[in-house]
Parts: sequence; C-alpha cells; structure tokens
Amino acid sequence: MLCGMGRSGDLPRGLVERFRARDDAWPDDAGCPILHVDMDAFYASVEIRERPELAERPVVVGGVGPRGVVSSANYIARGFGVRSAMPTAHARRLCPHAVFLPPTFELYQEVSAGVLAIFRDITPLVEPLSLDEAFLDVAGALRRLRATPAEIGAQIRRQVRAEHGISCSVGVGPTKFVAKLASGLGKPDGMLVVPRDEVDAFLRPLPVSALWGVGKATAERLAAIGLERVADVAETPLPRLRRAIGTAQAEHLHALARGHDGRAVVPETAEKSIGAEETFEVDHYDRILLARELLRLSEKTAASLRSRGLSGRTVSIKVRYSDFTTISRSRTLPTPTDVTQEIYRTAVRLLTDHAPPGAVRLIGVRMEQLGPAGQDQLTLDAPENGWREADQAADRARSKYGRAAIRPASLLGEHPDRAGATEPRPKR
DNA sequence: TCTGGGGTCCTTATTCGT
DNA sequence: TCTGACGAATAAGGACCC
Repeated sequence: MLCGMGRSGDLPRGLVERFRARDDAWPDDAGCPILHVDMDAFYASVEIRERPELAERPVVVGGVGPRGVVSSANYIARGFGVRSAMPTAHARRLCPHAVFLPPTFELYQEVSAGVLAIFRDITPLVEPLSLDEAFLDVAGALRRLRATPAEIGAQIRRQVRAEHGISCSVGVGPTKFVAKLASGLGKPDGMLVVPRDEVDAFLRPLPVSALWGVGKATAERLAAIGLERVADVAETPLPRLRRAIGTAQAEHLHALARGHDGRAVVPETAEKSIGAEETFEVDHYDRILLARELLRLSEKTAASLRSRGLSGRTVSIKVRYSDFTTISRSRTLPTPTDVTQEIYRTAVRLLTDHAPPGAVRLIGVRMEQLGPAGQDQLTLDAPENGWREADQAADRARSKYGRAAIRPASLLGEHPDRAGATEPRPKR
C-alpha cells in the first residue's frame, strides 16, 4: 500500500516535476488512454475520515497483536519512518505517539465500491487491482465525454475527494506499466502525465526495483551482473538477462524496461484460488489444536467458495515453522467440492501425513483449480450430500443470525474470530 | 526490524499415459 | 516387447504484489 517510496528512489527531482499536472496544465496526453488511480494511504485515510480529530496525528493501520505488521500509515507517520509491511512493534518504537488501529475491512470495501462506481460511470473498462487501486482504459470514452485522458483524471480526483473525503493519485500514460509508475511517483494527492514519446526519458533513470515484478531477490540478482537502472536492463541482451533471472521474467522485464507493455485493461478475471490462513500469537506444537484450527480455516474457505458459487479440486495446506521456513502440501480430489467437511478431512490428512517437526507459527488452507459449483457434485448417494445440505443450512443461519450462530461442535466455546488463536480457552 | 493475509505467477521435479 | 520422447497433470517451493 505504501511501497511507492523506495521505488522512486534517488530519482532526479526535476524528472518527476516535468510530468506533473498542476493548475489544469499538463504534458501532452494524446495517445495516453490508460489511467491508474491509487488511493493515498487508503486504510489510514478512511479511518481519519471517520474520525477527523485524528487528521493532524500520525495514524498507523495494521495488526495490533505482538506479530502484527503495518498495512497503511498516513504521511505524518511516514515522516517518522513508518512503512507498510513493517512489524507494528517496530513502528511503535519509531513513532510511539502514533494512533494504532486494527483494520476494518468492511468499511474499506464500502468506500472502494463507491470509488469504483465513479470509475464505471466513465468507462466499463475498469480493472481493480485491490481495494485501493484500479486501471481504466478511457480510449473509448473520450468522445462521449468530450475530454482528454488527463481531464478525466483531474475530474476523478475531484469527485473522489468530494464524494468520499479521501485523496487519490492518478497516473496517465500509454500503457498500464507507465500509468502505474506515474501514479506512484505523483503521490500523494497528485497526477503525472507521461507523453507517449517521453516514455524512455521517464523510465530509464528509475532503479530496477521500479520494474513490476522486481523485488528484493531479483534486484540483488540484477545488481550482481551490474544492472541498477531501468536503462541498464533495457540495454542488456536478452540471453544474458535470461541466464541471470530465468526466461519468463527476463522477457517480461526486458519488454517493460523498453516501454513495451501490451497488456489490456481487463474488467473481470476469474479467481484462481481462495483460502484462509492465520499466524498464532505464540507458536504451537499441539496437533489437536492445529487440527481444530484447520477446521476453522476450512470452514471459512468453504463458506467463501459457496458465497461465490465456486468449488475447487485441489486442497492445499501451508505450515510455517518458528524459524519461518514454510512448507505446503496439496492433494487433488477426484471431483470438485465446496463442502467444509471434505476440505477439512483432506487438510487434516495432509497435516498428519506430513507431521510438522517443530513449533508452528502459521497454518493455512487454500483451494485451487476453481470452477463453477454444481457440476459433478450432485452424484446421488455421494456421502458428502448430507454435508452439503448442512453447510447450506448453516450459511443461511449465519446470514440471518450472525457468524456465531452455527459452529462445528469442536469449535464450541471459542470466540468465532479467535478460535484457537492464542489464549487458553475457557474450559467447559 | 523479525517479519500479516489475501492472492498471482513462475520454475522445477515427478508421474503417468501414449 | 522394450525404450525413448513428449505432453499433461500434479506437487512443492519461492518471488512478488497490495
């Protein structure tokens, strides 16, 4: 959410300013149909909007437990060095007087839906990347709106602020990649327009970490062969790049570095996997407790599948040990399922077949190979039919009476959100 | 500093059928 | 019948993104 900072790096200051839109004046936006809109410090901004008295204070949103990390921090908190993905404990040391808040996703989802509605009024070609950012292709909307891409970007910024009380940044460019970089460098509360024929001048001075898909590991490998800027990558022969980082990534980065990015803005993409995982506040050895946690996570995953009308064929579990090494084990079922009990049984078998050697800090369940539910599941007499009906009845009860209404027997006595997480549970 | 939770995509190895 | 080549599916791990 706030990763833009390290990426802009030691960019020559003037370079960004050259592309900045201000006072209804900006560089040539002909041939720049792609907009990337990114909310500024989204979670923190929404929380501040709800509580205006926080506006002048450092605000950090994230996990507040001993193992929480920062999801979002307003710019005052960033001034103290607080960054996203940083352990909350570290953020507290850097900025003890900040207000620390747990995230309230329902609220962010609401605001996000409202902002997306603004985008969809402009064009149906809206591709959300997460709750707080989206691509728009406005090529087809220009004539109808009698506006240029940058005018549309400016309008969006005004409208988001007026209707939702938060600021956003916009990047306008000929491709998705350029638009995304531009919005990041325009932050906070700004707009950058990168003309088609200035893409090279814009990209070449950036550090390689600005390239989409280059994180710590890849940046190190590139540095090892002497590549530090986007220009270096653009000028490196492909075979050399392939040897350093592998075929697919080499070709992808080489293209991006030269300003080539043919990816279209795609409104709807099918989900590939759905799952749930949890990090314990303290590590656990207890197999029974781990199994109980798997049941809770299977239930969550299955309910999520059912609410989307999907089922999955591959059940996969993930276990992270206290030393942070992480394993995954998976099994593909003969037919797809969205039934809690089936997912749980498979998950537990995976866990016991590969009994964890040590203390566990995280456990998770995920379903893959998703498809529309209802195919292959209605085999008469299949043992899971009874379970399906039970699941559906439970879904209905939960939507009527709340999540605590219906729980598997082995989760009784636990708080619905925190079953098995940490504290010893009350004995009954 | 001591590392969340939701995902996507890629690479490599293995197995199985033709 | 044996063997190898090949592709598809499966499994595991890792990097990366927000």
